[in-house]
Amino acid sequence: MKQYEHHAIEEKRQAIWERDDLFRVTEIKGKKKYYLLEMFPYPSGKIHMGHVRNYSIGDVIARYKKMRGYNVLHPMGWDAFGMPAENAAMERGIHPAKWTYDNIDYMKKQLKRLGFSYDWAREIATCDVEYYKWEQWFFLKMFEKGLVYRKSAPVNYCVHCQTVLANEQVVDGNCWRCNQGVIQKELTQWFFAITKYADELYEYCDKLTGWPERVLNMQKNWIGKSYGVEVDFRLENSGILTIFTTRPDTLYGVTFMALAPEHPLAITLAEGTVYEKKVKAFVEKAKMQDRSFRAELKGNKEGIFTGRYAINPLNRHKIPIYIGNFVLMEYGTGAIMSVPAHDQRDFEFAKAYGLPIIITIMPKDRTLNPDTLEEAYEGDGYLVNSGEFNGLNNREAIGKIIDYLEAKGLGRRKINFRLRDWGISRQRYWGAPIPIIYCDDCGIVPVPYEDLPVVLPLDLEVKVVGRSPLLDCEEFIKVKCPKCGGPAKRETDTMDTFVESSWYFLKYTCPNYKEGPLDKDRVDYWMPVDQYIGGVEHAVLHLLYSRFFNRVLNELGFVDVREPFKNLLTQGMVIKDGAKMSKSKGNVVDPDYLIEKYGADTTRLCCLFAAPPEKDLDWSDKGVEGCYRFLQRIWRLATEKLHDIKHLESTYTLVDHGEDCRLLTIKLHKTIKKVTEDIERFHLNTAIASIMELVNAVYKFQEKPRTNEKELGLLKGSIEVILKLLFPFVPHITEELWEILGNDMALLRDRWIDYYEEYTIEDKVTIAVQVNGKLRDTFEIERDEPEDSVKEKACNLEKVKKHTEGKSIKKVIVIPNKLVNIVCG
RNA sequence: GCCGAAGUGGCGGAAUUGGUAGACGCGCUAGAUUCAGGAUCUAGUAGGCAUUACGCCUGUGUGGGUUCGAGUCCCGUCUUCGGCACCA
Repeated sequence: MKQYEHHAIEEKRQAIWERDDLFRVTEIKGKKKYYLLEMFPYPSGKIHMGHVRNYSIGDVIARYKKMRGYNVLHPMGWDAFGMPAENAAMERGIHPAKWTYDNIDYMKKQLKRLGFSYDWAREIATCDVEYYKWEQWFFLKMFEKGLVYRKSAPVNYCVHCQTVLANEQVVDGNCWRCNQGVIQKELTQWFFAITKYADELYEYCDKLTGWPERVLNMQKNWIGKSYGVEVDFRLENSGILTIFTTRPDTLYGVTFMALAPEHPLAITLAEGTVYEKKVKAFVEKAKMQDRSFRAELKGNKEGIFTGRYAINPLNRHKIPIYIGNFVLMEYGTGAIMSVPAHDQRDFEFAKAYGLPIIITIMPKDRTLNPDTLEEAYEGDGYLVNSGEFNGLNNREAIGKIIDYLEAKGLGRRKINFRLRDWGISRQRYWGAPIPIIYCDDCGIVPVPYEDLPVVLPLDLEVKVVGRSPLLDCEEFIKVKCPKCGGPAKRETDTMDTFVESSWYFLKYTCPNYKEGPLDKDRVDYWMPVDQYIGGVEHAVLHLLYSRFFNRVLNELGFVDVREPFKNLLTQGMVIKDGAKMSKSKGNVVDPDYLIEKYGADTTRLCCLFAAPPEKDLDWSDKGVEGCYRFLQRIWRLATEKLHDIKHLESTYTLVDHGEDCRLLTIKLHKTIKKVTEDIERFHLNTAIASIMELVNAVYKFQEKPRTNEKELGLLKGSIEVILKLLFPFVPHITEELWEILGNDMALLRDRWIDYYEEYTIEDKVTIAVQVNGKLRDTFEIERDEPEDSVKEKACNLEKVKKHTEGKSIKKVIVIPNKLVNIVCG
């Protein structure tokens, strides 16, 4: 008997798939479609186990859905612009383009060796000018619509990467890519107006029922919607100071105001007072501190009195105005009212600066004393010291006070978001050029559509660390102003690579379309993505940007759906020895090594069996051995009795030919049912486990010497069922064995196997018998035996009697075909 | 601090609606086969007490509760992980 030779088999099957162009997919009107998408990789060199896991999960679903009769779009491409290409260029003297395309070649080979069913005819590389020119086109459209704008603002800047980062790309004050410190820098940058969609992006979270709660929570958290009111405080002399608060119920307890150092009034207020000099110095100092530094100050807030006062609109109290380094200019109005009695942060500031504390909310169960208060009371209660609102429950008071303010013209309802606009300028070379020209006379001039693409010159050398060679490329920079024809300069910043990944899923539907950015018919045939699979690390990055971008393209008329991803599965990380795989920790498992030693099928199987997809997978070398053993077991099972069964007709329904045939038939149908249901709900590990159980049962069945053709036909049928069920997981070995058994390949690939409900029901069932909830015995009955006789049988069991002896039976609970519980005492 | 997820054998993990906890795999133990190793096959494997047989007790982080019955539902609590964090 031939051994299981994974190398030969996998090469052979892959060659056949390629020859027959098996994964090619076209739009077939009237056929139900299924768009399965896995997050495309950055071509960093080699694929890692995280990719293998992600794409193995995807391939199971893709192949399964195809077998269920769907027209399945399953594409793959490359997120090909980005920093590492420049770093590699610097380190090794290779051009970023060459480095990138070499990596793509290598990684594509790896993905093919793993046998994933991608339609490679739809492959996209985002650094391809045919791709990014349409991105530039979208940029221009967005510019026209006012969704792109340029402003000078304090931005996150990674000194190491020498570029600006979006808020989403700063993780714990560090750069998401190099993990080094991020500073604040005032720069003029391009922004996408994602905040225009903040409310919709937030509210639609509740409609994304196919997304994990976790991701939706993270997005909601990030967008940060809060309901409140803007209140106008008249300044003592003249002018108005507007603040935002979510707690108007504490308005009577305001004892000071605080402005952000960047607030326009910060310096002007103090002018002419004795505090002027000190205030100026304070503001200067605070402006120097970057965001992360200020965040660390927490319990150590600093502020300074401006010498001016505002008037509380409700009780006319004179309120001193401070400048506080803890007040954020970007949120609300950059100014706050402070209520030390009911806000811990205000409380600490008041204590430090000797400011009064006024209680306005009294809890029901105790009395607060402002002189002995040790921390702010942030709970609920009834209003005191609050004029006509005294006695009201504070939650009710919120609405009443807002109504009052609005009626008197002192304030208005307001919703604020924490989300900021998306800064997309990157001072880098390896990215899509921003299609903008600066003219001394005409100002900012968008590149005319007919002049697109703005091609990234490839004949440049990355010489100096962190300096984009575009800055030194005269041919690129020097340009005639499209408006006046005079001398002008090109924008040298490129776009954030997250812009590319915000619409690649649309381009997959029509990658070769040339007449415009997207072919709407094909986009609408495939969209939305039915199932998206990827890592949770993109929860507030790519997944938020894409939702924004898809909305913009929806409004531009390129796609009918508003939300791009209907269902989302976030797979867990692959870890080893308790840590994420990384070179520095030396716990990396190389997919190439696994494919070489055990084969693609084993590698895939192992990723799918060791843990459910959404959980972290703890890699175990022993686990691979186990999976390899399992496949060898399948191989032996199918080939050992080959001569006895090959010529026979197979069956998987043999219920009237002896007990063990009947039992095996039932096992077969139960397993088909279980595997089908498990794949549908992504319990891939338990799907595999139940196939393993079936394999064990078939082994037992074939151990007995058999000559009867019906029985051998059932053996053959059982093996075929196993191959069918396993095909989406391990396509190579199953196809090979299918062929060895002499079958038509289409029968394996083209249709999933159906089970018969009547064969999933066993006619004998085991009843568990409990006494007072404790299991005492089990016994077998015919399915659906009358309750009374089951009850009687249960009560008369020896082991049961032992526990009921001398006690009175109070109640007997019967759960049909399952359990009897005898309650006695 | 706020939001969220998760705690089950030596390990990875099972247990759709409350109904026999520990499926499947790894590891381990014993036996068969083998010159030996490996591979394969068979049996066993939650812990404890018994081992004369049948057993008996305890067990899903922890303390309560609901229920005939709780890993599953409710309340409290501890731990771990993830996200946000001076957001007014």
